[in-house]
Amino acid sequence: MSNSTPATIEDVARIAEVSIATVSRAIHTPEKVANSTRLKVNQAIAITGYTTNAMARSLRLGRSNMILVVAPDIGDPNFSNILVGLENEARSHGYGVLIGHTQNDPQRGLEYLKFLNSNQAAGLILFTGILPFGHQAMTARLPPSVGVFEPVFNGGIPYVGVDDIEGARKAIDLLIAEGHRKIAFVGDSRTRLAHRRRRMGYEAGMDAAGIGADLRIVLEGDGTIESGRLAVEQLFMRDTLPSAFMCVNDQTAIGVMIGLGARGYDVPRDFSVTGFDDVPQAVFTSPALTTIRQPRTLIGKHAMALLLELLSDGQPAETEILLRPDLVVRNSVSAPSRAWR
Amino acid sequence: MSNSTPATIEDVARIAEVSIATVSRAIHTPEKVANSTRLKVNQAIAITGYTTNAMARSLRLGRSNMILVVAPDIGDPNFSNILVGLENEARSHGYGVLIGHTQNDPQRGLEYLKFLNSNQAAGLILFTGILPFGHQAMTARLPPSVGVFEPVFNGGIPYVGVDDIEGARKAIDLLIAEGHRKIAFVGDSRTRLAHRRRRMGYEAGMDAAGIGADLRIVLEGDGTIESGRLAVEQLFMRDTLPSAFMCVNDQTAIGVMIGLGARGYDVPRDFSVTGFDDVPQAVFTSPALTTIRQPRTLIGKHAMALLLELLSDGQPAETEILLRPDLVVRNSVSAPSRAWR
DNA sequence: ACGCTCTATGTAAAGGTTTACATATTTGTT
DNA sequence: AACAAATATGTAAACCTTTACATAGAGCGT
Repeated sequence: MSNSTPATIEDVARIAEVSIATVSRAIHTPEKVANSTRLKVNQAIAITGYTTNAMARSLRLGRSNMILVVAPDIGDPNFSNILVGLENEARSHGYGVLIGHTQNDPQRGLEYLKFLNSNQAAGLILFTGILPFGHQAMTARLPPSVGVFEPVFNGGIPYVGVDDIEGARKAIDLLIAEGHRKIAFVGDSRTRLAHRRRRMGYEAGMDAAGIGADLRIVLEGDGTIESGRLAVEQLFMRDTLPSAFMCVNDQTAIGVMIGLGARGYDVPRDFSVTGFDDVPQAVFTSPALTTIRQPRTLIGKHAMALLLELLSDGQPAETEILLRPDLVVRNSVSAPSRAWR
Repeated sequence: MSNSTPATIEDVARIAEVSIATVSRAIHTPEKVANSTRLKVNQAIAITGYTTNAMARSLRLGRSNMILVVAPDIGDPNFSNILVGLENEARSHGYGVLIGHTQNDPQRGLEYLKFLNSNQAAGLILFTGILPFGHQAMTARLPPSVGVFEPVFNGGIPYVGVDDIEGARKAIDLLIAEGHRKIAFVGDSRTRLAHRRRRMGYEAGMDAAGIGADLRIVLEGDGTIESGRLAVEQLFMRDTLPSAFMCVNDQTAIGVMIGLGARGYDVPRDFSVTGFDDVPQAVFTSPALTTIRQPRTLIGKHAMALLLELLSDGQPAETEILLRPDLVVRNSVSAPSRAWR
């Protein structure tokens, strides 16, 4: 039972008194096997504790049962819930999930490319909008792939994301509805589509409310807590303060609140702040952050479903799936302070 | 070059005008191949873009080049840095890392057991102290394994962790040095050795300072932010307040600070708080949390090194590696307020 | 010039699986 | 009752690699 060497299909065949072909069929295409035989095989499998040797199977089939997920940083608070969605969907279709993270290091990216080339993954889920593999990727044979959050640069790869423009609209509309007019947007200057789209949502909302360029302030950070804090400092230097900050993501918003707190201001009494993403900490900031929720588990589920479709059909049903982000109202937004009214 | 089907060792052999055996040797044992031949082979490899088919190699060798890492929750802020250490070490020895998370679901654990049984991983890194596989694991053939943070229940598996007792001592000693006497320990009642050891450190520190049982308060939570908040509430109910809270981990400490803040108290003026782990957020709480740092990347590095040793030697050099945790002083600790002096 | 050792290379088997094809058995049709 | 068709099973090849063993050639001491 707990032998030193694992049972093979031959062991099962011997005990069930059939050929190995029949065992294989009993497992994968049971309808092609007589009931009585299937029973014998199942018993033999139970006795031996047989599990298919995945290496041999993948070798024979020419493809593995693993999906590679590459993210720039798996510590990203956005990541883990998406992964849950990805994994559940994959597992329920007999696939396993392999996680890689590049830390934005091209060298690491290359290692994953080699990994893919050695046929160890049947498909690829890419978190970065940019293929992390440098230009080699252009010529390389990539397996069926799906992007998460944004399209992959060389096109042809479908992706699943969130409607960032709509999400940003929900944030800006809330601020405007509360009575804010002079609203700063603290952005992320890295070239990610999601960030640009959030900015577009901001502009569109301001447009719709008829708020002119003179009341708009746009600051570019890099999406970190520190860059949020810095944005606030800049504004105090320039002495052109808005009554509200709409931030490109929660990290930035946290930084903004820290910066405001350090200067002795109270959120939301003195300034309102919104984030984007609804990372787990957003509940625990003080005040709790009003933000836009990404349906993370759902994103993962859809991305994997799309990939599995690709793996079986070869053709993507859709090339873009945008999910609806929701406004989560907590305590970082209120009407502007009297100074503004 | 970017053909539809990847190059095999035979393609290389044909172009280099040698046998496939020579190609294999040129790759894995170059010293056994004549210089001129090696050159030809390398050129052929460059031309074809050949990469070893990992499935075939693993099948032939009887072991894969992947290490499975199983954690209860990869979203745990402690996890990602350890993973960096694990990955770097593995990669530099030609191994890849596969990540699994069980979410404490026995069903998931079983899936990973099946995965291991199908020979898809050469080794196992286990984050939970308890084998997540239920009792089947007792009889199952597990590959060489290493635990992280604490020993695996059925013994015989070496592990890498941190000296929790020493770490806890550093926290409690700091509080005592600041002048605190009545110090509450907010623990985690789940049966993890690390938690028990932190409590032991607390008791040892109180003993060493000659502080009697009447000044000790021990509360059991479950390591979450919410349980920290609840602990504070309980204390206010009972009306037996300490001047400082030593928390079993950072999450709990954050909860304690939130609870204290909600009641209008200031940390560290009214109460001091310490955490354990130094999770990334600890810098951004207000006040920034004084805590005990786990050398996470190092833990990962050591754990993987130990596993690789196991894989080659078969014998563990050591069965327990405990790293030294460091005190990180930030702003959540000060001398007790006047009421206590 | 002979035989011995050493080095470089080739041949072929093995690893566990899936599946096309061949064969044997059963069922159904007339 | 005979034959065709359908069903069930077996045989053997293929997937790609590594490596034990065989072989051939070179170098060297006598």
